[in-house]
Formats: sequence, C-alpha cells, structure tokens
Amino acid sequence: MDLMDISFKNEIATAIGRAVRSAYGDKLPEIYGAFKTDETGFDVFIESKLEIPKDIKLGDYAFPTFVLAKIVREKPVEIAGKIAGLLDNDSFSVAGPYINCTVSTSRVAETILPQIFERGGGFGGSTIGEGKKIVIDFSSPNIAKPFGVGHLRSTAIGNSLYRIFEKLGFECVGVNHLGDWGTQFGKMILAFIKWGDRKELEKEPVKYLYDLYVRFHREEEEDPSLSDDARNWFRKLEKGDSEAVELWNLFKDYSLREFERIYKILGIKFDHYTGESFYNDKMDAVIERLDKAGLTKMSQGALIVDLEEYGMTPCLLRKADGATLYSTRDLAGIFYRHESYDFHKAVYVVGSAQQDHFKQVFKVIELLGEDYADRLVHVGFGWIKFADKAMSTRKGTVIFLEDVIDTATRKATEIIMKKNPDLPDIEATAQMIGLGAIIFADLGVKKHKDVNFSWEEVLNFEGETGPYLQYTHARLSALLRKYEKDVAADVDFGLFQSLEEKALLMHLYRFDSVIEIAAEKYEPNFIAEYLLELAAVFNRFYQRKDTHGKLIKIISDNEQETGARMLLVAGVRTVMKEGLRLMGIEAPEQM
RNA sequence: GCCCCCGUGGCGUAAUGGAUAGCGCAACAGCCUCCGGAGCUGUUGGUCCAGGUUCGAUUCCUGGCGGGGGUACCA
Repeated sequence: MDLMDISFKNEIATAIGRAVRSAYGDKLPEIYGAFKTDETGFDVFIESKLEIPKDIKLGDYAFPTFVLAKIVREKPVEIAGKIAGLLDNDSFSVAGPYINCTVSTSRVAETILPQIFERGGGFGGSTIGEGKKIVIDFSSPNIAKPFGVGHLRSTAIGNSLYRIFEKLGFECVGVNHLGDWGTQFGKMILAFIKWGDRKELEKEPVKYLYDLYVRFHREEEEDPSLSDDARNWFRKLEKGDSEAVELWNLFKDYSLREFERIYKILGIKFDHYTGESFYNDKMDAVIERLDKAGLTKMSQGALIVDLEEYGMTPCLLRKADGATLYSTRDLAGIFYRHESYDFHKAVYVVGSAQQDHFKQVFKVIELLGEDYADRLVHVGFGWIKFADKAMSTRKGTVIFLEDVIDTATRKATEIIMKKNPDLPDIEATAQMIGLGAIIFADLGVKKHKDVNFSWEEVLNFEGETGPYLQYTHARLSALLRKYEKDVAADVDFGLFQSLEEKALLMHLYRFDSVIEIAAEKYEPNFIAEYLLELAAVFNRFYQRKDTHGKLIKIISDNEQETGARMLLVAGVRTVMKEGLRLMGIEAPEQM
C-alpha cells in the first residue's frame, strides 16, 4: 500500500473537475479547446492550477477560478459559487474567486508520518534518476593558490547538488577539475626560480607559493617582460622540460595535500581528481577532430573556431605561441566524460563570470553534431564578497577558507562553554556548528546572487542560520531522549487537531517536491528555505501556549497524545537531519 | 559600444503570474515555577523609475537608472 499514490491534490482536482463538468457541460468543448486538453487531461490541468493558500486557515489547496472566467464569460466569484455548490463535500469552501479545500489533519498525518517512520532518511527520495549518470564538476581550485572563501560557492553548491541528485536515484560522478595547468604555472615556476627557496617552501608551502604569486603580479606591473618569460616557461612545461615539470610536480603535491585536508574537514569526497593537466596529452586529438569537422581556422596567428555568426567571440584552441587554452582542455574534458561515463547530464558548477566560455565550448560541441550538446549544463553563481569587495588572488586580498572555519569554530566553542559546558566532545560539535554557519551562509542565498560574506554574518548564529537549524535538530533529539519509550507508528491520528500540527504535517508532505525542484533548477537554496520554514513551524508548535498563556508541552501525562506527538517529532527530526545532509551540513544530537 | 546577472524596509533575504509582499538581523516591548532562550510573541518599516501585456505583475515584455561580470591569445 502506497498512500502517496493517492495524493490529496489529485483527489481534489478530480472532484473540482467533476463539478466543472456538470456546471458547464454545454461549454466543455470550448474549455477543453482553450486549454488544449480532453476530458481525461482536464483533471490534470486543474491539478496544475492548484495553489497553496497564503494563510493555512483558508485551506490547504486553492483553485483560482480566473482561468475559466473568460471562456465561460462569467465573473470569477460567480464561477466559484457555482462550482462549490456542486461539490458535495464540506472540505471545500468559497472565498471570493477561490475555491479552497481543506484536507483533514488526521488524513495528512496518517499518510505522511508512517511513511517517514518506515523510510527514515530515505524519505523524500525517488527513483526517477535510476540508471542515469550525472557528472558534476565542482570546486576545482587552482593548484599553488590558497583555498579561499571564494572557492566555497562551487564547493558547497556542487556538493549539495551531488547529494540531491543522488537522492533522486541518479548515479553521480563528482569531478574535481583542478586548475593545475595554464600560463599561471609559467608564472609560478618563473617566480620560484627567481626568488624562491626550497627550505622556506617546506615550512608553509601554500602560503609561501601564494606570497610568491602576489609578488610576481606586483613586479609584473613594473616589468612587463616578466609576462613573456612566464608564458615561455609554461610552453616549456607543456613540452615536458624537466626543470619545469619537477617544480610543477612539487607545487602540485603540496597543494593537493592541503586541499584534501580541507575537503576532509568539509566532509566532501570526489570520485575523480582529473585536473586540466590530465588532458594535456589529449589536446592534439581535440584539434584534429575539430579540423576534420572543418570547424577550425587561423586568425591573428591563433587557431580558433569562429562563432561570429552565433554572436559569440571565437573559441580559442591554440595561442599564437602554440600553447593550448582552457577552452581546448574543456573540450577534451567533455569528450573524455562522454566516452567514460555516457552521462545523462554533465554539470559544471563554475562562476557566472565564465558563462560566455561555456556557451562557446558547448556551441562547438553542438557544431560537431553531437547529440549530447544539450545535456551539458553550466550552473553559474554570483561572487562571494567580503566586506563588499570581491577578493583577488593576484592582489593578495584572499581570505583563506580555513581561517574562516577556525574562527567560526572558535566562536561556537565559546558559546558552548557558556551554555552547555558539560557537552561531551565539544571540539567536534563546535566544528559542526562552525561549518554549518559557513555553508549555510552560502546556500542560504539564491545561487545567482552575490553573497555578502562578512564576519558579522558568518559569526552570527541567531536567526536564519545553519546553527538555528542545527539547534532545532538538537532540540528535537532532546525530546526523543526525554521520551523514554520507543516511538511507534500506530498512533491515533485523530489526535492531531491544532493548526500548528497541521502546518507541520503539510510542510513535511512537501519535502519530496522541494527536492525535485532543487534538482530541476540546480538550486540548493530551495532546501535551505524549506528547512528554515520547517524549523520555524516546529518551534512555534514547540512553544505554543494555551489561552491562559501556559506552555502546552509535547510530552504530557496523556500517553495517547504524547505518543502521537512524538511520532510527529521523530518525523520532523528525520526530515531536518536529511535536509541538512543534502546541504552538506551535519546535524548534532546535542549542542 | 555590445552581451549576461542583480536591484524588495536601515542591512540581508523569500515569494510555480494570484488573496493582506513572507522571513531574519538591527531597534523597541514582552515570554523560562524551563520538554534546551542558538528559541518564541508583539511593534516600527519595503517591491529603482516610466510605459506595456493581463481579470491580476516583485515576477513577463520594452526603455531608462544604479551595481557587478564578460567582451580571442588568463582561468
């Protein structure tokens, strides 16, 4: 028995559809014509028009009659009255032009709660992605540069999308397309040869390389010849010059060790670390393939694919000096991923600044006539700004992600020491909370907007924050600890009477559709918004008072009532924990 | 110049084209004889401008204004 198959929405739509048919039998051909449907499709159409009223007191679903007004040439209010008169069910009511429908609380409860109870963390998942692979390219920091907070967006969004798609049954492949190739390494190598010292490098490798990088860009402004020398060094690296390769390997080893430490803290794993250098020996094949297709041409000494007729600047394959570019490497990456994974979608979680780049590259694939061209997706996002400024690696104004994690963790430790000094394993919990605050500061904002990442914002654990969600989870967990019996699913669902309980149940009911929308729009923020609302609704339920202003406790002397409420509490906790997991945030039992 | 993104109270943020624009921070006023106050309740305050489409626009279209990004040999 799967009660979810008989959704409330579907039932309501069918009832309304039936009423419309009997009210406007003579005008049905026009109605069906207007909505390009037939009798069987009509109820589906109605269902698609159902809305959730702003105020839960109005009902749980609403049908706006405006859509029919023009066709039947009657006022929406009259239509609503006429249709409602034919609905022989007192769960429907009319409010102006809307037909509102209320589902009984017990009905919602008996549908949703046993299901959460049985499926646990699997609740909200589906199998729509079964047998399909999604390659997600995310994080992708540059070797020999620090992991700054600027890298957080791709990392957090990509990791969350990975988990969201996985929950929908897709097989995900997480790829870290390390920036380990390109002219910048000519710069690093040159800078190290000019000013570097191996002993100093060993002490704090990434910091040391970063200082060299900043110095290079400072001196480059005074002495432009450095730019040419750097390009020259990159060309030598590409040709396998032993000195260049040795240094490059050295930088790469140090950096990878550093990155892996940070990913471990964040709880993120990649299936593959295939950086740009991985494609170095695949460049010729790319160019050959494009040549054969007749897409390439020389222009100003460089090899390009001309995209002018599509209103784009050309896609550069090889520079005048013979070195390849990131477009060439991304094309190689697409070919490789297609051959290796036969993906359903290949997703690139990369900043919006690179939108034109991906448009070009995807266009080239399309021009090759590849059928998977429209399955390439660039998920762009805005900048992380700190104190209203974008951070620049070159200028040395980067804020290290690890410093932010440390500061947030320290702040969490202080708060725990004050509020809950007996908490076991304070250190681990504080880190969970610090990370929760940081990740939520990112995912709490729609991806295409810039994130204003100030210390004040990250270190504030009150209001709409990660720690607020974690706190709510800890509070739910505390209730379950205090309730010494096992939670059981066979409760009296008729005991759910209050509006607060209804709101909670309806919200739990929406979880799976929120996950689907988040996946469809590649937008983890939907999960964040959903959980904030879940926490708010629960906390209102938790602190509701009777008419005398006395707190109505969840755990009371009434065993039946308590049992029912605890089933609800367990359900909310499961969804909260699972939702946080989808964002890459851990949920502490205590904090 | 051209292309893309953003513009919602003092600040931050939400709203499949729908009902009275929802939250958070800050401020002010309340709520623990406490199932965890990292919470809850209340108050003040908002859709950049001008047109258009629509029964209905924060949302869609056109044109401005403001901010950010991109605009072939960086990634």
